[in-house]
Amino acid sequence: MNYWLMKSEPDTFGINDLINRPHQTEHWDGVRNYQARNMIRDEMKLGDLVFFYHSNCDAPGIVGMMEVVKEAYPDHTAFDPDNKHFDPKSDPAKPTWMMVDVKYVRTLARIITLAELKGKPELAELALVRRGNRLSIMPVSQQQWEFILALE
DNA sequence: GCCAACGTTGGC
DNA sequence: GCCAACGTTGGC
Repeated sequence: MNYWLMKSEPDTFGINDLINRPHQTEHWDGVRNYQARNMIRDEMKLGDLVFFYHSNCDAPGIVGMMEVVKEAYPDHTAFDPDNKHFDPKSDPAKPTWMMVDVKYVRTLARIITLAELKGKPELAELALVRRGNRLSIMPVSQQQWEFILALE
């Protein structure tokens, strides 16, 4: 089983929005970065656990946990001219962008903030805390996952 | 709101 | 294939 971290802006789609979806499940659309796409397409598997990270907000940090409940399939928002993430170059016959479905697992007892994570030597290799990192989806090792949860 | 860092685009 | 310009991300 693999572990992941995915970012979302709470003003757009926060963890409470996921809770309020039918079956507490939603497709994770809008990823338009090839490196992130490759991870979605090739590596995210049913049952993988994912940290829900709130970005671009007052207190950026990990707020909860979710589970992959459907593996990669075409991100239909890329074909919708009215969608913010429309990509005119993506051919529906050969989709460029993929997404998975995720289901809410639980909210953490507290927000584990980016500021806190940055100070931990155990997390020095975590992409999130590395300089200039902008990936919206990144792998988390089992050791990193357990270390972070122990901070809760 | 600022701006550093990064990915993508497109001229050449 | 190089690289400058541009747009976006996202912390602060």
